[in-house]
Amino acid sequence: MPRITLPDGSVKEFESPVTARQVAESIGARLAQAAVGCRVDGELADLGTVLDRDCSLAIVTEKTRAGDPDPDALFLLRHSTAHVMAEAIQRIVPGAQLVYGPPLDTGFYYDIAFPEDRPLKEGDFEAIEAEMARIVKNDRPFTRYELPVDEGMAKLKGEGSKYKIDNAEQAVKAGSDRLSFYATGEPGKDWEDLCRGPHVPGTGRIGAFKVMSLASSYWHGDENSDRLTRVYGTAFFSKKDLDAHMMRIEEARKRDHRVLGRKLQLFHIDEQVGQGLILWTPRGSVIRKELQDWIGGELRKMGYTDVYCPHIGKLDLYKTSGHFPYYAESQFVPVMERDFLSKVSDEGCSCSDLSNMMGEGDIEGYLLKPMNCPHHIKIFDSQPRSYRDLPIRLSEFGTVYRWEQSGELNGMTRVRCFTVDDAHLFCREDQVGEEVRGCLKLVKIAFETLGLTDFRIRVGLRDPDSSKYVGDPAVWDKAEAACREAASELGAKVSMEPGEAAFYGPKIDFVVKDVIGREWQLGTVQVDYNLPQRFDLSYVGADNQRHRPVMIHRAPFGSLERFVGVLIEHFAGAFPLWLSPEQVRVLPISEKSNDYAKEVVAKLTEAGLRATLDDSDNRVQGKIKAGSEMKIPYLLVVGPRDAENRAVSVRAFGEEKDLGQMPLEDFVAAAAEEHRGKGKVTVKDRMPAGV
RNA sequence: GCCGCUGUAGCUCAGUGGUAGAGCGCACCCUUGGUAAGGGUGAGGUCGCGGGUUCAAGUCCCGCCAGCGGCUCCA
Repeated sequence: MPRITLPDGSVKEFESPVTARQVAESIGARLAQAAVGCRVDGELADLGTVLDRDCSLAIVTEKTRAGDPDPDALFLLRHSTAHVMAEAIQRIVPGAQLVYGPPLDTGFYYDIAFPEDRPLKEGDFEAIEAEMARIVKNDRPFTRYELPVDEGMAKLKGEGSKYKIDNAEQAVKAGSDRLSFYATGEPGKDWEDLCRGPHVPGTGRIGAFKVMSLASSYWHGDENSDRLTRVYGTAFFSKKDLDAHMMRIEEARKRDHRVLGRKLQLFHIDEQVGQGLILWTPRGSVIRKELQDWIGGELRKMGYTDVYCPHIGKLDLYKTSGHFPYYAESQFVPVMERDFLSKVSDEGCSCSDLSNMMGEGDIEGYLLKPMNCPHHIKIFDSQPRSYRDLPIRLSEFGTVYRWEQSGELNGMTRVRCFTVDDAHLFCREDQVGEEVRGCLKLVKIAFETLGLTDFRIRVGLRDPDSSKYVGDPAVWDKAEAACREAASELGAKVSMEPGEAAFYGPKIDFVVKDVIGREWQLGTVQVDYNLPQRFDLSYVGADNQRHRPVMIHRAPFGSLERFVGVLIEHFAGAFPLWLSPEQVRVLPISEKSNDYAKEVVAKLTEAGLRATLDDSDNRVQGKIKAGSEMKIPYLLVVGPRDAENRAVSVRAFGEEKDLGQMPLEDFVAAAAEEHRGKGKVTVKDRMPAGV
């Protein structure tokens, strides 16, 4: 006698076990028609699930009752489409062995092992999609059946699929006492797959799908294991939704900082200079310099002092800090002294000997610095320190070098040389809380000024069961409490993540969501008990005893390269006035107005604005098009009508129409104010009424 | 680093065994104009690099370099 509670709280009682589909039918034919699955006690399940005891049931349809697309419905759809794609691929490439095919937020993939002599190519997509379309058109039902473990294993062994056997073994290990299979159609007759489900009722529900791309993966993510081909696809209930998805991808591509970086001439990567090495062009450098000057000003207010350090240091320094040879693989190969090289070569040292010595850290030379902290520590340690001197806050836009794997490099966001807006704070234990709070405040100001208001905070705490952490547990407790408290004071989403601390101390990471919803880890604040110990740092306390200072590493932007890369995408290249490489471009209507236009440019430049003149022989329309494509905040059209009134006709980026005429002096004042105030008040706010 | 794809003019791309192309950009000329491209002419390429096959290679094969999509990694 199952009693079934529906989402509205009503209860339906049945004489005997029923399927979710039957319940849906009892509610209404249209609901049953629209149903793609259900949630039984909150758990996503097939529509054909038999309900034989009391439970809560929600019927899943394409859209939630509020009218939004239901993520569960898409999950079912994509999981099902993965089966259809796998069937199509196996038909086209006999011998292809299926591994694992889960749904994703934006689609799904299927990892497949292809025969060596028949890899999958992008050219196969058309045939796969055609085959998929056929399967969808047949509207075959997804039919679940279960077997006891031994029978199911016997079946899989008979089919000889080592990957599916492995999946089944994992399921058993996780506690399953039965194995479930899904036939796309009739079991024993149609294509089927070991799968825990659930699925939509039939292939006919798949409204629109697309095979997207190929990638490679490893079995179990292990690079020493089998190499698999990952086939990505996506599916939606309607063609319209798929089209919208493709549009979004296209939009994201237009925002891509690598595409915009070229188009807007912000940075350049040159083959001959090297992979992952960013050349900041004049335009990009404006953005970087504005950011540096601004954050530098904030730091001065907060009691930081600037330091400058070389880009290299002796290997011994990094042996003390622990970076070498432990992280040797992610560093550039050390720079060796001539004398050292000739000495070891005289001793008969071979290349492989040298390589081994390097692995052991047993060589002499210099390292391109992978981090700034050791240099800053040496500055701290260059003179005796009293407790009265603390905290000492040393800041530097410090350039570091890391040997990222070539496949990891990506535009400005993953590079081999980058500049950290770094600082190291040396303080007493009792000052940690306040210093951390100060760092967080700075990060918050930075993000909010740039409109990166959607961010969350991850507080990495130590794993209480692990012994890998340095320092006194009681001190850790205090530092963790300080981080936790400071983070929660910020009023953003905070998550505590035990086990995510660095081995040397707890850390706070800022994860920013950009305007298209992608998350980026940018700013970070880390408490460090390790390096002060390794370098035996001390200060003299009020008790005239030596005490160990605590270090805080912090970088609100992270790296300038990554930060600017993210900003390019965040603003889609349309930077706010104060960051714009070219803030105002003056467009004379014809040559006759060139003189006045030059005067306008001069006035703007005098006011500290970055202004240029477009005196090409294009017509105004052409100049506007060109200026708009460069995403310049203000285009000033000037013709005889403006010259006569000593005025300018203002066109702001993103506005469909021009804002109208404004006296030149007023525009200069308003733009200068917008620049200084970082956009708090804009020129538009100062336009005469009626705009 | 691994797998797959790609590499042709400054940019975006067409050309798949037989004399290197287009659009945009650039230069010059005409046009002197009022809010997202007026018209014309022209310059510009060892087809990523190195080998090979062929009477003939941008095109086919091999190696390398770089970019892209992933995987793995990220102090």
